Amino acid sequence: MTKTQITPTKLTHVQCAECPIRHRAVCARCESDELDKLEEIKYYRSFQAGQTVVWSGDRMDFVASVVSGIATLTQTMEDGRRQMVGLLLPSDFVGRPGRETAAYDVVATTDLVMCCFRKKPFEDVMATTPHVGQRLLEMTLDELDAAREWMLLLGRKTAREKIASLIAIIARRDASLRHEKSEGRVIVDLPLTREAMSEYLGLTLETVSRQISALRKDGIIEIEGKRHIIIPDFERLVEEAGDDSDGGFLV
Amino acid sequence: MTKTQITPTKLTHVQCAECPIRHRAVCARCESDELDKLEEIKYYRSFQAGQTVVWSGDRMDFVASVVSGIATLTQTMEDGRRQMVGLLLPSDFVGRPGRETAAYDVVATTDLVMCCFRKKPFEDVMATTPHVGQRLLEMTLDELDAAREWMLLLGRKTAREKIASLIAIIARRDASLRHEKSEGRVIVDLPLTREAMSEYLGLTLETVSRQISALRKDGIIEIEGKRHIIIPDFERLVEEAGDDSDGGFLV
DNA sequence: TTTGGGCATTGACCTAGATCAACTGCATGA
DNA sequence: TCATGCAGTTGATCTAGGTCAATGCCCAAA
Repeated sequence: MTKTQITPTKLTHVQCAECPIRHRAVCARCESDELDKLEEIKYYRSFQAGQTVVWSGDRMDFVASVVSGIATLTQTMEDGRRQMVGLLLPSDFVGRPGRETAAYDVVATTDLVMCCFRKKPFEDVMATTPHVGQRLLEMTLDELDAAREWMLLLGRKTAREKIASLIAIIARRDASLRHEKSEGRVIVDLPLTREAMSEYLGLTLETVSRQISALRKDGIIEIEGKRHIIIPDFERLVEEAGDDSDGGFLV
Repeated sequence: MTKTQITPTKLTHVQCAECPIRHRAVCARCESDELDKLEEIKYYRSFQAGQTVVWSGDRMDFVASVVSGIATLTQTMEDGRRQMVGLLLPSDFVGRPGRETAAYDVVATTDLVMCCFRKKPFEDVMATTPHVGQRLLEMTLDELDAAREWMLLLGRKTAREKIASLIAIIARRDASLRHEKSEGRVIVDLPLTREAMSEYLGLTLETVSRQISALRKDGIIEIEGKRHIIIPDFERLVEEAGDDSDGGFLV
């Protein structure tokens, strides 16, 4: 199991964190002159934890890729109810070619660095180099699958299943968060506060806290400090999550 | 009433129901030889109400467009809990270029006719005609937006708001369902059973039934028979839905 | 070394929606 | 004509998770 971390794919993934079309082992397909075009139009932006990158409805004239830190996509109702609809870890892409405005808030939940591309020139690159668009389509389809898995979670899972799912997903999602993995033992640092978790899961923060305590009492997880979680048996956690599929690529 | 249906956009929409890249007023961009390529590889399939078009996890070697009838995309857990994650009305597209297997069940909820394209040749067309891919990317981004709006509904809205949202969305979605519209008065035939609605909304069918009754008692809607709904004041319904945005394009 | 503020936990209680169950109204078909 | 059966409604009751409130913990600023 540990093996996966040092496969070429993972390496590629990590190496390419700054460029959206180099994501997830797509490098091999890129030719240097195409990359050059992207190099020319890219720039970096930093945000502090808590800062809002873009507000829902605002003009968003760039697409971007997370270099470091965590960002979230959040929907808000007038009365303040909030639902997180996306979680962006390093190397994840955000942006909507062909769209004027953002459809939801993009918030930095930790200090954040993004690699941005002004939208117009990026769209030009897309138009002239088909596989950039294809790659983007693939990524969007991935996100759509993830969103739909998440709909199952929001609509049908119990609070306990939701928490177990979230921990499992975060453990699976990003190599940098998975500190150890052997014999099913996994260690994760949650990158989210209890409140952020509750916004993600459609729960209150009290329920999140209670269910985490319950999973701890039942020996499914161990906790050190607030955020550092040891999963003694990953399979057992996955059972608690009630997952049908292996949840390969949630969010 | 019928007026909206004969605007150029609408006509395009309707005329193009059988071809995925002609959807939603995109025809203007298509050149005839590209369409010819698609003509060659297309074929039709019919399904009876209740039939499953594809099972989650099964091989899905085509992409398709709904010609008539209603299909739904549904996630299922081992213990039978079900969550609908997509609703396909005529002219909607389903399929995942670049994917081997279906990520969820596709079910015909009414008698259904689909216009299918074998996946491999369709992908070839995509590879050679960039704007087909671009169009598909746009559509996928629309779906993603819709899925994320839906996540807000599932995670944060009350039962009453969910029902009001669903009715509003169906009323907005498809011209063929909107029989009359003047002074905010709208008539809709729900294309779903109470059970299907409950699967969509993350509720039980009893709660759906109760909330529909409640909306009727409060004069938000009127009902004839089981499915025929009159909305005397569409704005009031939208208020009940708690929608922040104008909900332009929800699933 | 206090003080204050942000996170998290835990308890007591309450309510929206689930569950279980009875019943209606219609259509289908023997 | 009467069964059968499906879709929908409504009632009575139960409970998972929400709400409100108190408390603990840690760190950073005074």
